[in-house]
Amino acid sequence: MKSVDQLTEEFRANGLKVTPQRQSIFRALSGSSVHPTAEAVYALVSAEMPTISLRTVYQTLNDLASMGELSSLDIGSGSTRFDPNLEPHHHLVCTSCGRIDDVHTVFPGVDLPAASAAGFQITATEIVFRGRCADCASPATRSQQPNTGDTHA
Amino acid sequence: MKSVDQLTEEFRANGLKVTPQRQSIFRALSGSSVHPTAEAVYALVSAEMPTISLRTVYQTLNDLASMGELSSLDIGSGSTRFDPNLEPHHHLVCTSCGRIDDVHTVFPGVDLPAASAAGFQITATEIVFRGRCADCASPATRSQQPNTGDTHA
DNA sequence: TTGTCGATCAGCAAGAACTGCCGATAGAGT
DNA sequence: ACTCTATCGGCAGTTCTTGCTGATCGACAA
Repeated sequence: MKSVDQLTEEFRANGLKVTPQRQSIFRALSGSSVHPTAEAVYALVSAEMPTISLRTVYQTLNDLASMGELSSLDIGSGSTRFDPNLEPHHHLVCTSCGRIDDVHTVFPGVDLPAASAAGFQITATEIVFRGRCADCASPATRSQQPNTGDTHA
Repeated sequence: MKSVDQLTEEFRANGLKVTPQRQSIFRALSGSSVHPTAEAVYALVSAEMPTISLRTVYQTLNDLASMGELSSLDIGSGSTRFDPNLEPHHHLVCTSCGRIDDVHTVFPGVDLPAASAAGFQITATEIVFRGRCADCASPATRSQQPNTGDTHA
């Protein structure tokens, strides 16, 4: 995703103010390529700004998403995850702990023949690989509980 | 999906009773290859059995899913959809009206290189094509509202 | 520097989708 | 015929997300 400075510019250009809360959310997102839930972002930001409300986090996340600086994923885990990675890519989801990895492999063959498209105008192709991640698949007893969004990508 | 008779056998084999409610749900599902929500199944079954409870529909749908006679889809539309089609296939989702079509095309190239799998043991690969269906894309003003589960597949 | 208007806050509630609980009754299968 | 399961109504709880309100804070422009 873009840098904090770029996001600052972009918010101003859209007439949105760049508040400390929003800056903190920007930093939380631009750090690494995770796929946090809103709650996870809230937890991160709360550490340095304890009075921020969950409401504000949702608000800013949605602002970012509608500006196209973020995409939201729904991979069936109940809660929406936010993906700061703007490049086209796919996902690898652990069915056991909920961890999500990015897959940057390009699959050239995945185009729908016109015959199958039935008049659809396709705008996006998402591939989700599901399985068990190394931690969950290993015999050693590790974290088997669904985590809360800090996916190690 | 299997025939109503086969499902009846299978339920009995699992020690589950074949009640009129369940039979009606079987019929509602085995008709065509739609991807109904639980509410949609409820609506269908209610037509011929007005006293059935939504609770029972969820129950039976989950029974079928855990017996592997049905798979549940979460395409980010809020509610779970149930897919009676057991063959491996992919989906075409209209971002405008929520319609879901099946895609039976096989994509041979879609295997994740070991390098990208990061220790994941992949058990399923789902491809979702998103776009606008013919009805929603056409200039003529048609149904633009999200429908309730009666996807024409 | 000052003023304005947007952002944030707390806190509560609603909404959707789904599941749990209960006692009572109907009915499937043996 | 009998037993045990399924279903019923009906309500409440859960989780995730958004709406509302009025007051205050502060970013940004004049």
